[in-house]
Parts: sequence; structure tokens; C-alpha cells
Amino acid sequence: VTGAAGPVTRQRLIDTALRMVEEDGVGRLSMRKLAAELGVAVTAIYWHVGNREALLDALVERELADVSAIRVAGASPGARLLSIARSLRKKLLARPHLIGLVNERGLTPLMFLPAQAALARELAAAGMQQADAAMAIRAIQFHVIGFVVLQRWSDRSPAPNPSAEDLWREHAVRAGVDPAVASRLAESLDPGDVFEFSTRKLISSLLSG
Amino acid sequence: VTGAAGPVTRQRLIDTALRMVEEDGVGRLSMRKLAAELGVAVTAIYWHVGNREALLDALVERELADVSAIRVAGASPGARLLSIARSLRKKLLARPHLIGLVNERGLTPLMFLPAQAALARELAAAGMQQADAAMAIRAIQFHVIGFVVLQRWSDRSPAPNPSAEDLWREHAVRAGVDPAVASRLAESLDPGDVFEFSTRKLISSLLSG
DNA sequence: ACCTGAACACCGTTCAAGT
DNA sequence: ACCTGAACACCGTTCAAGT
Repeated sequence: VTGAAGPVTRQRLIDTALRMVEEDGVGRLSMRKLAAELGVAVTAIYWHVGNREALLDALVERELADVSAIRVAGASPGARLLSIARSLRKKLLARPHLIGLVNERGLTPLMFLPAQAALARELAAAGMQQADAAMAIRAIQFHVIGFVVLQRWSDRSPAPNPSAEDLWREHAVRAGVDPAVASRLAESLDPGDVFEFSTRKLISSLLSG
Repeated sequence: VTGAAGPVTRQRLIDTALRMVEEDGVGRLSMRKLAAELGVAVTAIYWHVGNREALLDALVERELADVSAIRVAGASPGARLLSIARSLRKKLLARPHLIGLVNERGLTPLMFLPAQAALARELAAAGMQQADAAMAIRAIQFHVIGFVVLQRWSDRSPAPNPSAEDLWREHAVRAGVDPAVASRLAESLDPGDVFEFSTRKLISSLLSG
């Protein structure tokens, strides 16, 4: 509700908006709250950025380049593909609000172009045919993004009710599931572990033809 | 803005809300528009359902059972696992608004319990060990849900700008990507084809050890 | 039991007016 | 050039009041 700290530059406006989005999510960013944070009347914002959409456009523009830069490491093609997948996941998880904003603006192809290019180079080095490579790139991309979006969702959802633990304790026998497996399913897994496991499996399967 | 058609039962209220959500998405469902659609004052809705949250709860309750029911078909373990993945995808795509609502309510474990159980039975039949089975179930589940959420997103996003075609025509050489591969990446693929391909790869890789 | 209307606290946005 | 205040059309929700 306070803030002040000098004049309202476009720079400071976007910085503040970005911080608010990172803290509370895009949905909770209101022009009026942002104005209060800046210590200014709501309508002042409309002079610097046109409107709410244009403000979000500016946030996307600020972050897009950071996410697009991909690091590749490793000796074998499999290791290098895995490192691309990991790098992409890490960058996206660091800015959980960005994917949605990018998607709403039709910028998804632009955002993932460098990652696709990096994957294409590695698959070519591994000797994969053109049509197979194009499909494999898509498969890895969808896999990684899907994982990130899901993790972001579950991070923001309330505590499961009923919990997986309660459900499996009660339903294992009725569902014809081995109690030992059920007790494993009752445990919550680190999303990173599931990502590592399934991405390795997918990549090795893609490379083996 | 009109509608009327008899008294406002809880039944008719939920039916109407569900139709509006399917047409325009959850975000565009307002109590005032729903009231107008029913030909009644806004506040009448609050008598039948407590508030907006409770209304959405009722929508979820109505649809949860349908999505949970999973069909399994096929002879080999791989074919049966694939049929579970396909069935899950089909059910989720038919109700694109549901996943988000379920997640916000902490009902995700409940929703996917039957699918997890079906996967567990098939993996046990294939002779997979407990810890591996629990991980494989998670991997398939994340893969499928991730794909569905992404497809839903791209269905709702505007036409990509710049398009993948334009991007690849311009950047293929600079990115060190084989032009033939780039032209494949420029084409848009049927999401169903990518899903079939990558899910087959993942499942075969999981089953082979 | 079922519904209405007024009211309150929120939105995004426009526009004339101030300095 | 930069900002304010009033105003408009939207929200969800509460509450007293009607039948």
C-alpha cells in the first residue's frame, strides 16, 4: 500500500509488476494494487504502459531471452540430449508464470526454437533420420514442458484431500493392486526424480530406434 | 440474457453452468451472466449453491466419476498399458476444463486412482518389481497428463506469431540445423501422432528394463 | 422455501483536467 | 511530460426484505 521511492519510470513499473507476479501469480496482479505499491494513482500506470495486456507483454519480453538460452553438456548423444532437457526444465521452473503468458501470446514457437535447434543438432550427430528426428524433438519437448506445467500445478494446489496415502490404504485390495506396490504409490515422490527417470527412458528409447 | 424455462432447480443451475464453462472456459463464468442465462436475479443463485466456489465444486463432482472410469484392452502388457494411456487422454481431452478445477481442489490423487490401479495391475502382470512399478506408473501418468494439458493450452492460444514455419525458414542455417530437419520442424504435427509415438517409446522402454 | 434489490468492496479502462 | 479524480461497466458476496 506504500512504496514511493522516487519517480515512476517504466523500468521501475515493470520490475515491481514482475516481483508481484512472482510472489502471487499473474491472476492476482491488479492495476490498482500495482499502483498502490508504486505510491501513485491507478491511472498513472496507463500513461507508462498502455494497459494490463501491454504490461504483461513487457514482462514476457524481459524474460524470454533468459529462458531461451540453452546449455548443452556431456559426451555421448544421450547425455547431451538429457542435459538439454534438464536445462530447459530448470529454466522454466525458475519462472513458473512465464509459460502461460508466452502461450497466451502465441510466442511458444519462438521461446522453444533454441531448444529445438539444440536437440536437432544432437540427434543429427547421433545419425537419426529427418522425419524421426523431427518427431523425437517434439516428443522430448512435449515431455519436458508437460512435466514442468504439472509440477507447477501441483505446487500451487492445496494439500490433496483425500491424500494418496489414505486412498491407497483403503483401496489397494479392492483395486486388485499388490499391497507392496500400493504402499509405494502412497508415498509422494520427488518430481525431479520422476523427471530424471522418465526422461532417461524416453531418450534412450528414442536413440535405440 | 434470456432463458427462463421454468423454476431454478439446483439441477438446471449446474447444467447451465457446465454448458457455459464448456463453451467459454471457467474464467469467463460469472455469477451475473449465469443468473441472466437462467432469467433470475444474481442473488437467487446464492440460495441454491453457496457461492462460486461451491458451484464449481458441484461441477467437479458431476464429472469426476466419468473421467475416473478407465477401459483396458489388448493382449500384451505393452498394448494394455498403451490402451490405458489412450483412454485417459481421451477422457481428459473431452473435459478440458476439469483438470484445473480438480487440481485446485486437491482431488488429483482421487481422480487418477483408478488409472494408477489399472497401470499397477498391468505392470505386475508384466513381472515388474515394486519400486520400478511405482516409478513407471508415475512416469506414464505424468507423461499423459502433461501432454493433455499442453494440447489444451495450444488449442486455446492464438495463432503463433511468428509461426514455426517463419522461424525455421529464417533461423535454420544460423542455428546449425539441417534444412531438411528444419522443414520438418516447420510443419505442425497432429498432437495425437506425437502422443502415440512418444507414449509407445516410453512404455516399451519401461517394459524392457 | 425461494427470490429480489440495494449495497459493499473489488476489478480494468477512459477521459477531462491539472501541473 | 507526467499525474490525478471522476466516471463507467464490470466482478463476487451479504443482507434485509419481500412472497
